[in-house]
Amino acid sequence: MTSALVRKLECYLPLSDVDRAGLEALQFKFHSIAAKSEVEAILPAGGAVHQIQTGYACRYRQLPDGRRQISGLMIPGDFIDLRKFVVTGAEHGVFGLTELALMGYDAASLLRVLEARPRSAQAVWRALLAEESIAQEWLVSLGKRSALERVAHLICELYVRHTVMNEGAGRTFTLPITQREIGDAMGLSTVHVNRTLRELRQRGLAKLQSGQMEILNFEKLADLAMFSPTYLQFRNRTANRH
Amino acid sequence: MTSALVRKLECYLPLSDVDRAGLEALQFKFHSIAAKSEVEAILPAGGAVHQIQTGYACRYRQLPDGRRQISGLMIPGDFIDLRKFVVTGAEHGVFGLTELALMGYDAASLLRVLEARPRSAQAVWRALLAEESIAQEWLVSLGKRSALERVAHLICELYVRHTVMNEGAGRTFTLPITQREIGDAMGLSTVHVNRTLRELRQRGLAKLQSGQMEILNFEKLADLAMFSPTYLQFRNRTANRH
DNA sequence: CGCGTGTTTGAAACCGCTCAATGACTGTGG
DNA sequence: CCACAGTCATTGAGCGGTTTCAAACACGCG
Repeated sequence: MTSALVRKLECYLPLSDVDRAGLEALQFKFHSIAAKSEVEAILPAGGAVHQIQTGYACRYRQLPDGRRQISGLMIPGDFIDLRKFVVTGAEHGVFGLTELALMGYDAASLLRVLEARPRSAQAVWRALLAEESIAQEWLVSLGKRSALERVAHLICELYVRHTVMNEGAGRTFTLPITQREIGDAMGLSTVHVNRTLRELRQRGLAKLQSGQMEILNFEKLADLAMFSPTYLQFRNRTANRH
Repeated sequence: MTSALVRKLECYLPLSDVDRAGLEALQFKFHSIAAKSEVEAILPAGGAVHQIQTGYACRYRQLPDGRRQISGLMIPGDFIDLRKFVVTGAEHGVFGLTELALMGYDAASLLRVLEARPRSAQAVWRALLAEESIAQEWLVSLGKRSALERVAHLICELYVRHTVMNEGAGRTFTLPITQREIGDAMGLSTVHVNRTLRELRQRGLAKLQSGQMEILNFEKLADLAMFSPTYLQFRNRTANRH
């Protein structure tokens, strides 16, 4: 059975057996973090890269007057602090949407592996780039897409990300997120998120119910959102075929 | 006289004489590009990193239905394709707002210098990180700031960036950008950008006239925008003291 | 049971958009 | 030199998408 680390990286770049072996030899520590809590405050500061085993988290920034902007959603398999591994430019916090089970890789050991295996290093770069690329796409959403398009686009994004990590698990996936959090991510009020989700449901496109997102018609949903999965940087485009 | 490359990188990290010498020994080619044109279409593809000597440009993404989202503004001294130097994940175009004079550094030669001088390499990372960090801040603006706050914040950002690159050239700086372009960047209609600029003028905060932005009251402007320059990653915080 | 959290819906207000028209400026061709 | 077209800035009027305020409802939990 391949490790979560290898599984994640191979979403971006196929690895050789030697690459895989190097990564799988890495030790890691488990961390368990209660739901709705500040992740950074609990984790040992620096020196490690953490990957989500189970649970959901978000990156966010808080304005001085209390407004909160969520700038990224992290699902199982994602790294939550890859950026800090590269440079120490914090600026944002990480918040657990659910209870989290994390795997923490020692940064120094990881670095050694990456220096020995350039292809593994490239895969990590890709993973980081994909994050930035998603943020870029959110920028487009917030700037140019309507509420309906924004939420539809977010659903498409998460659907593809789930599908790629889980190798196509059907048209329903776990999404334990409140409407308030969707609003904080997409720049909408909670109330309007509610109405928007209702509209998507009534149009027969997607349905969110008790933490489960059901895709009713991916083609129409992607069409409405002007969603094109290439920006996610996945090498494997199976998710592209709805 | 120090080269533009060194001057830019030293905004992020102080360099040693050896670092500087290595960078200044780099050859570069000049490129001149007409105003209002697609930069990528003209530049020799790949293999080079370009820095703006004079002129202004923007990074943007176009949606299939024609809507355009500007995701970054580049001013003299900035690199326009640093990201592509790291990974080939295009997705966005570069557009010259004015006529551009570019310096093109050969990517392979630059890479050699950076491998020999880790501190220079780190400065380049910082420059790239700063770009991402600005995009992140725009995400916050688009998601959570009002039109007035957004435009005010953009003005603060550009003011500080100008000040740092030009070592504090006073409270007026060149900003040859149309109101339509401000709108495409901040997710506002042209008409509303106009009204917003009028409001800022009437409040005695900032004034944009024939391509010159004049800061009338930086403190109040920054306060309105909830602007805090740390995200720009500059080591030199003189711009912080208004 | 009562409480807290999250969802749902209605009504009214508002911010920002669209449509439309005018004026200022610039470059172009006659 | 003037007429013309094109781009950009400016302003008014009206519409509409989204927000805010408010209240009810559903659900899980101690």
